[in-house]
Amino acid sequence: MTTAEIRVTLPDGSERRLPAGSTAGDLARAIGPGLAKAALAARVNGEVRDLARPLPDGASVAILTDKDPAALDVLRHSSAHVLATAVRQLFPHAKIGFGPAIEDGFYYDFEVPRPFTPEDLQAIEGKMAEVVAADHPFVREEVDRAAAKRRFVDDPLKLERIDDLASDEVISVYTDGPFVDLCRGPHLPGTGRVKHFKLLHAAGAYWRGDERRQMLQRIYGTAWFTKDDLEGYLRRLEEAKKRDHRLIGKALDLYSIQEDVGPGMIFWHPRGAMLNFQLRRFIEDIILARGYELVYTPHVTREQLFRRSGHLPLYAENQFPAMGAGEGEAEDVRYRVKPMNCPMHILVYASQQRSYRDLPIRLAEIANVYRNERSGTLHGMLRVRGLTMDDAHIFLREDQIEQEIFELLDIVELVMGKTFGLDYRLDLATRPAKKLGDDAMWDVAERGLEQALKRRGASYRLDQGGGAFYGPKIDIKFNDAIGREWQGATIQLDFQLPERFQLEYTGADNAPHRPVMIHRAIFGTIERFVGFLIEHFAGAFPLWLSPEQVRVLPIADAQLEAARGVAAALQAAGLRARVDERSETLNYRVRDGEVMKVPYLAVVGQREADAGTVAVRVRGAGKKQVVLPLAELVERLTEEVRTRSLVSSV
RNA sequence: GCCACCGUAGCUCAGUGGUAGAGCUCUCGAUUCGUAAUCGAGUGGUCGUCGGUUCAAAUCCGACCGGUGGCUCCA
Repeated sequence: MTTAEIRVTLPDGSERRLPAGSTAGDLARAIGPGLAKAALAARVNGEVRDLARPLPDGASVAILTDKDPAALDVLRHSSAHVLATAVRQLFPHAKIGFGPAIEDGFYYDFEVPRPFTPEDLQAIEGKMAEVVAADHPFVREEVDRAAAKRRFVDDPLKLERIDDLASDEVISVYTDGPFVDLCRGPHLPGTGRVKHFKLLHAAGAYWRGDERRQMLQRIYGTAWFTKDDLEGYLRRLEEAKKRDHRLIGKALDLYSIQEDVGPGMIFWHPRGAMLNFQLRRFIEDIILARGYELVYTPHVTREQLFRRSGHLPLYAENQFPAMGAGEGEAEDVRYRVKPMNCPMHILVYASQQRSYRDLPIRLAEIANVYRNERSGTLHGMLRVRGLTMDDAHIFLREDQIEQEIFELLDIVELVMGKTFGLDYRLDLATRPAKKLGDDAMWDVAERGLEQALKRRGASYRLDQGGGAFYGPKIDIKFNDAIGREWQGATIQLDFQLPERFQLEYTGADNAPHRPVMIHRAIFGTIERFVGFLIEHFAGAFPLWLSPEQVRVLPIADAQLEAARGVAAALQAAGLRARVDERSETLNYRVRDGEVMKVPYLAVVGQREADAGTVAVRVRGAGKKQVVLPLAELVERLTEEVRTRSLVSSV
């Protein structure tokens, strides 16, 4: 039998015949010179591969150009190799780790005697340009294990990786000019295709992400197909910096962190405190209307409570150390600040006998808890040690799980989607390998979560094995305006704590039963949520949230009394308004109001004072003002607040 | 916690071995102004802390505290 020809199917469904042994690159050339020039890689039977690899007979093949998102990953991975090529030339003794493509860029890990300096990065970037100019082809070879080990005899990290490869795995190495790497690929045809890149920063990173292993030096970079894309990306990074809640938080006097008190502890200044207060009111109104009951519980407890809950051995690392026994107390009575509220709420549940008719019982508390987070993880308001959870624990029967989750998802949508207009994603995290409780229980729980998600028509990502050891959960993640992902709300089922605390309710059969418990937070924590909102709105909060809603500006002192009257009328309607009485020019005061992101500046000159109107300047709208009778302004703004509108009503 | 970098007035920053600076903020005075910074004057810092080197340290070295970017961990 001769196999002089192979047939492949193109994305448009057409078939092409090629000589046996033809590569994807050959196919591109056969189709046309334009495509041959633009071709970067190929998708063969769904898998992205090098152009230089021979095509199997009967394959469906798509030639990838820079228009294809998958090609970006190939570019970035190849950029990582270019980086390593350059580093090896400048630092011949650098041991190489991993160098993958990541979102928006790539990195490569090196083991070097001393960390890279900013000057090193510059030199490396220069050397990379030479590697690109040389346009070394990326050459793939498949080798056996022994050959691979010989190739990387001087690279212990690669040797370790080889040892971890499954016995049936194909081992491939890629060469570009002087550099050889153990790598699955795929790559661009040559280093010359890496044109628009920039090294961003260097940082330490544990080998294989394991903090017990040595720390490697990681270099991060970004790479794009066009100059515009690269510049656009760098511009976005700059924009992101301007939205940083730590900068805006300072500029708008929202909060501070004081070294005297300690890292990760938020001081809510009056303006920030108003955001906090409004969010509390908002969420409390919502949950009180949905059958929740508020509780308040102590911040400090005998240590034994967390021993019983099982937290202490596991969670001690994240708890502040115990406080000693008080005067006259037994030596062994030690106290802990609480890092979470669940055991407290459980004690409220357990304080009396419960009937199946009472369930679900929903105990909510917006509570401050303290967690001794590792110092390196702290980050503005987004990661703190003193945190305010909008916490609740729901005690319910197994048959109520689906409906309760359904209602929780409804609250999430009401808050995140309807009120703030946020895009968020749902992750369903299922049973991990190390788990407590029998499979039947997990089946019920996971099915309940899944059914609820389906019933809501919500799209969600399955995080197989990502659940907590005590139960599956739904995590709500959202992207901020600049694309970073955060975890906010979380809905966790728990079979463990009811067990440990021997919780019971009396069923219709007059026998004791064990309830299931749901831990849930909608904002997650007020700190993180406010930090996120600051960045999302870049400090320009919707009216209902704005710490200062209206600033009244008399044009001159002659209108001071009229301005005070306007402010008083607004205040009487429940709006947060004040008069800027400073003896500064109008320009100065307008600028200050804009800089402070006050939604409305109500200018009162003689014309307005005489007519009983105000000239309203809308935040961000520039000179374009709207003159309204005072009563109408009050009406519009109170309505804007009532509806929690995201757009101006003026 | 680990790696690197950073820490000067309330804020943003200049000052690299020889007597601590600017702008803004704040206070006072003048100005009373029609939509993004009016003019003048003044207050304000043992240069993160402690120790070391030096005739001399904001500047060089060390430790600690705090911050930034990553890693690990996580709401």
